[in-house]
Amino acid sequence: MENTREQLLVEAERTIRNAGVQAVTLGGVTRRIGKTHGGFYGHFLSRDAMVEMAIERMFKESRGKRERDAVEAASPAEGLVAFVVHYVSPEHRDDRAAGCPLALLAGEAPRLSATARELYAREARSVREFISRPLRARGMPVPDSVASAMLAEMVGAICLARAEPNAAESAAILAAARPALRDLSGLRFP
Amino acid sequence: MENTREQLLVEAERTIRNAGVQAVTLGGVTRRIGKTHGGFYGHFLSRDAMVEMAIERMFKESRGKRERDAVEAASPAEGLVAFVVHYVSPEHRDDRAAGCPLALLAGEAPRLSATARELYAREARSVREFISRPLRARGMPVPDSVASAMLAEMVGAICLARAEPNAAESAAILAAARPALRDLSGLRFP
DNA sequence: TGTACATCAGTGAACGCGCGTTCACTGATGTAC
DNA sequence: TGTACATCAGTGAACGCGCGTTCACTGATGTAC
Repeated sequence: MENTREQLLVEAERTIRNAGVQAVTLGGVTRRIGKTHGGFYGHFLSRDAMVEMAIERMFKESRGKRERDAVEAASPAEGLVAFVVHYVSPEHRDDRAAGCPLALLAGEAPRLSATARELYAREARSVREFISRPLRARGMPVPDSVASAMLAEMVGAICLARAEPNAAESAAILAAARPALRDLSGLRFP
Repeated sequence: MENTREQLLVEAERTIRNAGVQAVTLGGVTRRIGKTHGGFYGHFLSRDAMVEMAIERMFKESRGKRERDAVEAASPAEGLVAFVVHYVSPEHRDDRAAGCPLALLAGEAPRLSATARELYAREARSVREFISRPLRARGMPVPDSVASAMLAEMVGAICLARAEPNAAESAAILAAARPALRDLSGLRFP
């Protein structure tokens, strides 16, 4: 069944998001979808191949969501503001299941396979373009540079907020990122 | 010998810095200092205890280096500028052996032990204070918030630069962080 | 409609390996006399 | 100065476990006649 393969990928992705790449084990993933580990190699060449495809899936979903939200936005600038404001929100911090893979994999990326690193880099480029486009349209002088700095601020803030055990301090990290992103982008923030 | 214990901690720290916490194995660490794994428990209660102490060591070193550099600086503001400029430099990106633990552990922090997370949080607080002090002295309105945003920018930039396989793009990420940090801090950058 | 057979996703036992941990032992060192 | 003994850091074999991977087998399903 093609369905089993899909279930394995979904479960592998969930494991990566919640516990990191090294937490993906054949026994764990197959057990959690209600199967035994023996049949695994009917679906993938190896554990690493599944991990790579699960990472590819993560990025594809993230990009799809970003594009869908962009279509719904009243304007590119408003779409960007909504994206940025949600990115540094407590909801995004707590939502590992649908959160941005760039932040979730930030620490592990240097140790991923070359293919996975390429996927990571491509996604990062895609997000930077998504940010810079409205900035360029508004006549900002160096939109690429600003977009890069904004992405760094967003990824850094969400990573640090996730690391912080104290709830109030964690919220403060996210709250501090907002005015910084407003100033960097020159956009009106709600 | 107390020296062996120290060697184990140094080697464990190096492993964490270069390959992450899960890469610390008793066999590997003891072999690399030229010993066998059997004697390990004469020095530590468990692998996890050693990992925790190695992480504590990382933070202690980082703090010590920061304070030593601060003493040498001509003024607090100049010390801060030097710190920030070095943080987002290619040298710091490539120097995992002495690099900032906040960036190195950013991805793993949420999965560390409660004690290690506390150490992480304390170090983050210490760095934020180190940044905010000169800003407050110069009369900046919300120095804590700005310091938090600057740390997020620095950690995010270095993590993304390390993840990026393309050298030119990686350098561009760091280069873009500098003017953003200049604008956020209101300081003169070289 | 009923029987015989092919297909193939999934099962479960087995493999070699490295892990963290334990423990009886070794052998160099320093002290006591 | 030389011998007997205590100390104790380090050794190496062993343990149970979970890992990724392999493979002979099962059993439900669909097709052929």
